[in-house]
Amino acid sequence: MDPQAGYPPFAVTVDLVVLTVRTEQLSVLLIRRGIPPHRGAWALPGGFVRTDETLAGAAARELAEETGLTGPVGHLEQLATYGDPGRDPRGRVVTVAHLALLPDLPTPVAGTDAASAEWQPVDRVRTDRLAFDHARILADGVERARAKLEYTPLATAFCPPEFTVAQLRTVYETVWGTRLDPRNFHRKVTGTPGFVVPAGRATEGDRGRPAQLFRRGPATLLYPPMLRPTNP
Amino acid sequence: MDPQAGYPPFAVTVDLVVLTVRTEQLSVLLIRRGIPPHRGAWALPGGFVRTDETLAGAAARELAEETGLTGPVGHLEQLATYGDPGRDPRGRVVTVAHLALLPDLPTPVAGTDAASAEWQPVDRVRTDRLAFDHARILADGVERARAKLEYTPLATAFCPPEFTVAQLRTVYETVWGTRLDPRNFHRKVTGTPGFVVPAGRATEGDRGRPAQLFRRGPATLLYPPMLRPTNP
DNA sequence: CCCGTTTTCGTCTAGCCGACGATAAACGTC
DNA sequence: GACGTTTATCGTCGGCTAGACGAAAACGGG
Repeated sequence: MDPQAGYPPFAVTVDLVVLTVRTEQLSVLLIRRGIPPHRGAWALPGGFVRTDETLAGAAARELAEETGLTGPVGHLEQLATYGDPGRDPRGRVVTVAHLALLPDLPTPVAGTDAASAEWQPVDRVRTDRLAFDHARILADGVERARAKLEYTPLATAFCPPEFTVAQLRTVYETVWGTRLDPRNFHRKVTGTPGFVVPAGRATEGDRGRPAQLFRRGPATLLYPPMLRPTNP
Repeated sequence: MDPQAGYPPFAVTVDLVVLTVRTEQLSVLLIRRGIPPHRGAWALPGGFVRTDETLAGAAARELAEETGLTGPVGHLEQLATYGDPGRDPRGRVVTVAHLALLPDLPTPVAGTDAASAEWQPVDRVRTDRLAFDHARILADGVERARAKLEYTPLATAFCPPEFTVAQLRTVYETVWGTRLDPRNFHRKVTGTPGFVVPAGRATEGDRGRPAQLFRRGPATLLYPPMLRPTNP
């Protein structure tokens, strides 16, 4: 793809909106940039796509580099692509943003880059100080996650392999910022076919009645959907 | 963005899935390629993104070139990005696919390119003969359109500025491939706040009782959504 | 053993959805 | 102009679901 052929050359990157639920807050993984441009500013993790790599492969590689995750844990999907001229002072850079949903990992975020990385609650991020157009990408990712909880079983991606209904409810409450009735939530979750399947075991040692453990079910779409409460 | 800097060079294109409802069928705009690669094969309209052009701008420009449309008619949104190595024999090409929904235009498709263009019903497209990975892009676009009719007022994008409830129902029936009860549909559409607003006038000259004309309402999301009937 | 906590199961009611009857308002034909 | 046809619009009815909430079950701690 020679520029002389009349096709303007672009650089292509992947950026990641990595979300998790920890300490009762929806949080995003941010890194502090160690090199220009925007040196010292917070930014979404990401990097350039290599020559013989798929976009999803590049996103998975970046995710593994930033979190140390190897296996197929959590969820990763393409979010949207951003390519306004001038969004990167280095030249014409198009970024394919991806959205990752992960359980609360005990693994500390060990960035292989020299830059430091940390979880920040999404409603406390200084969006006006994020590098590039990452504030918009973050907003789009959070909105996508909120919407997808309604009609897909993706809330389970925020949970460990085995989880209780209460843990799942906490995910919904945290991501949506609302309170849900435990009894109605329990009925909906266990009544939606394919959402969760019983693991057979139960919790022990916690306060209150032990809770049944579940695993993610085979469903890919929820019928009926989990609707967030309307405002009035 | 010099390749010597370590950033592999890409070409970036936009491809369009242009859908309309005509002759009771959901149809897509396809062009016959006049130049290699895939010369003579059917393909989605598209082209290279220029150096100082946004992605949405490039998509709008291509749409205007292929359909002759100038003003803000119909709907245009980003669909997804496809960039597998090897998807284009010319080199590493990443394409940002867009989805366009248009009313049935009396305007004949006057391609400014030398290639011929025509509307083809989506369920009669020979997907195995589509150029590049356009079969998958087309499938993704159709599925996105079908899903978005449920919870957004985007069905109005398939209609002229003023339309009847029956025309809107035909859109749903055509895109989903189902039959809907005219009475229940009428109740849902007129009962969903912001979906449609009366235009004050009515049709005349058609068979049967004249129908009230409506315009697209201000709503951007439908509460409650229009659910497609479940299979049983 | 009593109590607080949490899970899980039922109950009740308002509202929505699908099925369908009934009425309104045009047209074409005779 | 009466009449059948066609289409739009309004109502009604029964089942289902969601939200509000009571109650029982199953733990740990004093």
